[in-house]
Amino acid sequence: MAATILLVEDEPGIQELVKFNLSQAGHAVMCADSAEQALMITRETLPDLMLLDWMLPGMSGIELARIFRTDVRMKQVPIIMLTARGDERDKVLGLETGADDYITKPFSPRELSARIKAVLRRRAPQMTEDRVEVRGLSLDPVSHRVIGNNVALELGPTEFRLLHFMMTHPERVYSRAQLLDHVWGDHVFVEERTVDVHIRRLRLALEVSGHEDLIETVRGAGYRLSAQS
Amino acid sequence: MAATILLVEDEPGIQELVKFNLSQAGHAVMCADSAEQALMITRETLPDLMLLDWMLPGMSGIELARIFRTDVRMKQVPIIMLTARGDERDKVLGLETGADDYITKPFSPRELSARIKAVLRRRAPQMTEDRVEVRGLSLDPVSHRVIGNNVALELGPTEFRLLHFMMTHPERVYSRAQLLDHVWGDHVFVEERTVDVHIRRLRLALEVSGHEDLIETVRGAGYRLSAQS
DNA sequence: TATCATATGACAAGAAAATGACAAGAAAAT
DNA sequence: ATTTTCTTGTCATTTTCTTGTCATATGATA
Repeated sequence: MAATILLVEDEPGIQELVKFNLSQAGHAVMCADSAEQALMITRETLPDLMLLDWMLPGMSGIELARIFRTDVRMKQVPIIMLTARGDERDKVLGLETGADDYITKPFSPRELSARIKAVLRRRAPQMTEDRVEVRGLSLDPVSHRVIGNNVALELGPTEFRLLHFMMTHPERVYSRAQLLDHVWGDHVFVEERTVDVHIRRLRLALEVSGHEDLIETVRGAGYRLSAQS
Repeated sequence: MAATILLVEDEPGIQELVKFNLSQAGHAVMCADSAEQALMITRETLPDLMLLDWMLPGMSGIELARIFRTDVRMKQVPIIMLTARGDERDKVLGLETGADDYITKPFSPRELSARIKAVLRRRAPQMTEDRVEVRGLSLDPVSHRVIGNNVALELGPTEFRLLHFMMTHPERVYSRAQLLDHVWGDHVFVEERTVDVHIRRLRLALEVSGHEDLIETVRGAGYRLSAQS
């Protein structure tokens, strides 16, 4: 659960403290002591989450949050507000600007990291939930099941993703590099030949219901899932 | 069928009336007289359902609904719109925004509670008092009993809730994070691995009647209750 | 045939899940 | 109020499953 966190806090003491705790928890921390600086930093690297103090010199935390929420690029960065105890009433009002959660100072490291975890956890992207079906082979992302001719097939996580991708993009050749990008993710360093191995594993799994010929090898180009019999 | 319901309604008379009826029906009611206040309340406790007046001072009901639907955390809270007498345009718009149902004022307490029940049944079946049965295992929320093949099973509170949730949402994989949100509650901070432990405890309890294989592990994805034999 | 691309089998490192044990806390009983 | 019994969340450990890579076999192509 290591994330890049942007901490916006003007008080040096608290900044240090929080920074220490977050680092301890394995996060990469970037610090800013003003909203303006936060914006600059954000231009460079988009954080996975922002911890934002309410009271800041210059532009207030609320204003910064509002800017974040209107900007396409930063719109989806979760924000946790840090508010001082006491004047919760006003501050809570500001939460409608789109903070995901808030913590009142003082807070324990434990609570902080728990909230961070909870907020991050909800931001997990979910893929399409539509069931795909090709030549008697059906894959259901919701139940995470693959059934070929009424036989349940067993495939590992990677094979599942691979099949899902190919079933949703049939009749089209994908090079190993493209498959790596789409199925593994584009910043993964993996040998291209590895794709071969997974294709084989996938075919092996599909053999149970006789769907192994669904995936065709296109020599010199890559692989293709063919819908025609 | 006790649910936590957030009522957003600016007119004091109606607010009181509805509040009374809902409490009568055994629900926990939270009231807000503006969209802004509703958002504040929601930060604290996520309701099981929101009753939302169309016309509100400040931010309108529609806008609030829209915010709910884009927020990861509130996305799944069912919304019932309260609209003044049947303007079809409103209805359509309301439903498009993601309301689950709408009621036109004036409405009878009877109708209100019927619709609430219907919506909950659809969106949050584990909130209802209906008995669930899967492959010879039956769970009755009313008597708080679980019986598998005529054998009474003993399970702790958390295991009971976990099983109830999974039985009302079969054939669907839930990640640990999702299970935490649905079974533990969304403001609870617990390690994801804890889910594993409770799944194990649940399986252990189900072993007595041989239903332990009902709960399947989907590696890399989460857990699933399988309805098929 | 010589060469290149793909298939296949094996394997070790690593990730994910299952399991057992434990202490703090809540609830119930006294 | 105190003791006893359960429940819960977390950790450390073990077990099981995945995955990327390599070496080698097989097959296509020129």
